[in-house]
Amino acid sequence: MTAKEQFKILIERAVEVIPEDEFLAKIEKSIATKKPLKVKLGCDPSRPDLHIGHAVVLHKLREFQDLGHEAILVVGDFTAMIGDPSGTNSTRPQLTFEQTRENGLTYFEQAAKILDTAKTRIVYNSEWLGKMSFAEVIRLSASYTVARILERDDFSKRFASEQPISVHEFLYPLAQAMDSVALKADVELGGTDQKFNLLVGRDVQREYGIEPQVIMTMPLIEGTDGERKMSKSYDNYVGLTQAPVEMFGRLMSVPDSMIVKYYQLAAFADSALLEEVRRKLDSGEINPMDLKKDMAVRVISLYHPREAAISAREEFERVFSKGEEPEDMPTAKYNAGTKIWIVEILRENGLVKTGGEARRLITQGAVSIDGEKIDDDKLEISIDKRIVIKVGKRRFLEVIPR
RNA sequence: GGUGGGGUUCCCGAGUGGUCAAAGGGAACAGACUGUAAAUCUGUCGGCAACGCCUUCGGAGGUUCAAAUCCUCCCCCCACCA
Repeated sequence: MTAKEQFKILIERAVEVIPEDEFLAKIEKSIATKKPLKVKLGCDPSRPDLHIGHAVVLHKLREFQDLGHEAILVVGDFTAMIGDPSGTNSTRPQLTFEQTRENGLTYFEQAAKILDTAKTRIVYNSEWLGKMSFAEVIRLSASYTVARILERDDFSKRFASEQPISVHEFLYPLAQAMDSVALKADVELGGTDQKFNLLVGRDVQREYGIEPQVIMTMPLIEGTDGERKMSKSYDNYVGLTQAPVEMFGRLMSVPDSMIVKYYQLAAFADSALLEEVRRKLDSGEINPMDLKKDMAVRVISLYHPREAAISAREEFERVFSKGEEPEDMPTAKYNAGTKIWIVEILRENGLVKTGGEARRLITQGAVSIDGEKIDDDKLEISIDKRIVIKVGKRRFLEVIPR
């Protein structure tokens, strides 16, 4: 494959490639010298749960791998041990060495759903950052100025609004840049929110006499609420390791306005398919819900077998659209003839956390037995045949006499 | 080093002696509605076989018939000045 062809594939979906001409040159050189490009991606071991937002970047990394380049996952264990300074949640716990290793592995396992693990190099940045002397840290900090660090959006905002910024936060981008120096990275990938940090890497590499890396930023995907960026703390994420049915439900709750974006960034649809989706949406010839179902099946198929994705769809339609019983539900067995208080049975089987919740739900008409709503929170049921108890729309329990 | 402001129920945030299981918002859960687990509207939202009882307002003591509210000590955050 020619350099131009590679270039074209690799810049697809990227928001920015800085600078593009250097990128092309690096690819050409790589082909000429038969030396793969070192492509770096940092991962945060304090947040080991990956979602389809992370997948956007990981998928790009996979594309590099498929073209024969070297993927390097940098686990930021050293930086995580200091604690993350970036803003909102300062109470983030510092990790122990063991935790960083464990989380790094968890991260890797999940990333394995996308990456070619046999070809992925995984490194921990404590390997080099932990060995730096104070003199070296001073040298590193001398390579950048306060004014330039303040260019970063969140810093400048916080500075302007007189919010505190600790000195070690200034060192953060520099530490990340040091990773690029240590690895002699050719390309660093990241979300658009990483642009500043990635650029610092270029500058610092140059300072250390290393050919500067090219940076590539990938779009951030909005969460299932369609508004905020996807994040576990907003509970608007679709996790890579979630069960297909769970993923399907979450993907169905995405607003219609996000359908095309999800096709592109979550399902990695090619441009022909994207065009088709746009056309169908614009012409109104198809119910957007059907497109969303199709999108959801495509996304789930990336992480589970296709059959699982399809049965997730069927399950969803059965349970939520038609209100029927799901295929699998938790089962409780009681001795035949047992009399038991309804609140007790709900609590014992984990359908509710407390008796108060059970009473509330019953009063609100959320509990039904074999499809019939009950309203008496003192109800005793005698177990003499199989019954199905339903709480709300999604909690089911099958009760069987023994 | 000095001065001032704080730590409240899952989160944010009111509350300065009884009327406080504690306003309001968010999240969550439920109901209605719908093409969806979207949006919207409504309700619930510490625990308990429950018109009552028990536990909660950074921690430990104390004052009082009565404390989230007052006092003492301690822990932790934050801002401003230097």
